[in-house]
Amino acid sequence: MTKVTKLHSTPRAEDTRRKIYDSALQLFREKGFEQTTMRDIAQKAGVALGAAYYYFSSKEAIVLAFYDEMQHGSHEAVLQEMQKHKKMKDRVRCVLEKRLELLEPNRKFCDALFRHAPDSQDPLSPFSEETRPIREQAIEHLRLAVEGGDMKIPSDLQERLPYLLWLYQMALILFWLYDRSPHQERTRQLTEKSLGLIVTLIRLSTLPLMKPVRRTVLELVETIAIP
Amino acid sequence: MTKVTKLHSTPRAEDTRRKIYDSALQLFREKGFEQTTMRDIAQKAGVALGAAYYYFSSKEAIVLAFYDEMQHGSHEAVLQEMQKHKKMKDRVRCVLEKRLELLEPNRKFCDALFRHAPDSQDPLSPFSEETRPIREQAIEHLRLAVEGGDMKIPSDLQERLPYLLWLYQMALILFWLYDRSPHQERTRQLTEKSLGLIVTLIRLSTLPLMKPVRRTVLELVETIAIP
DNA sequence: AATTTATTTTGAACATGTTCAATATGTTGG
DNA sequence: CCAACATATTGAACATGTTCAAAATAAATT
Repeated sequence: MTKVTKLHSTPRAEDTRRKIYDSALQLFREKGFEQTTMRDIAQKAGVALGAAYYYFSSKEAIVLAFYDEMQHGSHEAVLQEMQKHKKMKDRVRCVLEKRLELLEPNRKFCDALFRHAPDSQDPLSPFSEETRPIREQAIEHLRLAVEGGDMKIPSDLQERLPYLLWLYQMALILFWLYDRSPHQERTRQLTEKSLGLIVTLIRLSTLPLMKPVRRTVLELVETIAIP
Repeated sequence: MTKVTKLHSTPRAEDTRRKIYDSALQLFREKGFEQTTMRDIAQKAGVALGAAYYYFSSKEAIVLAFYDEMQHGSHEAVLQEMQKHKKMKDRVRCVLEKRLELLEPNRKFCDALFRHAPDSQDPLSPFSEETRPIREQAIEHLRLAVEGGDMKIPSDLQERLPYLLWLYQMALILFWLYDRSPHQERTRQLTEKSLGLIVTLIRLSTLPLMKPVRRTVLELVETIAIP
């Protein structure tokens, strides 16, 4: 009879994992992802090199764990903050701002997350099967932002809009990552302007004139949707 | 008196460089970028490992050399093909199709080009200072496609449209890179649909109603433009 | 031709992500 | 408490991108 055993779930294991995870993030924040070696991490955590790989399948998996924790840890806070607003624009802005706010202290190593983005086969890609749960919760936030808002969304657009906004959020994060302007001022500019544009475009999309455009956009979204 | 010496420019050097370059591309095509080691490349080229680094500053630099060669090598062909068309849509399609056609046999390793895209400090990023010449020629192609076309472009948009189309092209290539559909059918779909959409949007942008939208878009483009 | 300088080539050495067999430590059923 | 199993830890070994000082070769100068 095989016993189902959860690995890494004993108190001691949990503790070791935490030590490794915390050491890693601290070093990543100080020196960046590339400049931090797995040996650095193990040493700081006071364990052998191999231990790091017992708990994390790779160096980048540590960053993914961070992203996962951030995504799930922010769930309540985002919902709460969002409730304060009625307008869809403000609600979406909430989601976007909260994300950047959480990423802020970790700006130095988050680029590692996008390193493998172009390969959807890579488990660490934001588009991969493995990162689906993270992605879906992020999309869920945006769905709530849209549905709880005051805006009338054409029904055929309603379904896919959250996914589109997620793509938009990813693009913003990417831009933010290498925004070299002081305090990432340009990202804030870009966010405001693009957010306004999106709202305007959705408004315009209700015009009869725009029917064919909306149809094309929707077909397009189906083409790029992740099954 | 210092003598200006061009490195790697003697016939022998040129020959060695070529051997390394050709071996590398062949291996990349067969096994992909990751699966090919610098030792493989050196061995196939019949030189020592160090020689590869004498001619290419890194493994990825070989891919960049390929991209550069492709970009410059295709210049005439693109211009010629483009002349056959009057409509802007067809002319832009020419540019897009030619690019994908040239990338096609090298699909297996081109993803390496985007690996470092998120870091504009990285010399190999498509947005870096180092890759500026390649980028600018690509943008130039799109400028010619637009200007030689039959379409009336609002003057304030004219200036930045080629850059926008270049961003669009980059996104398409990215999509194409991990399009797993047979013969990358979805990329072709996406290209047609999005191209149609772009043309429609430009048309619509001439409407007086769209004046404020166009202004926002242009401000937005200024924000994301590479200086 | 001999000497000096410039270029090209070499391969050993290094750094670092990763694997894995061995060992230690803890847990459990008898 | 003991054996047997499960879990956790170790560190040496490996693969591979990269560096670099030394050696080989070619070119230029005297």
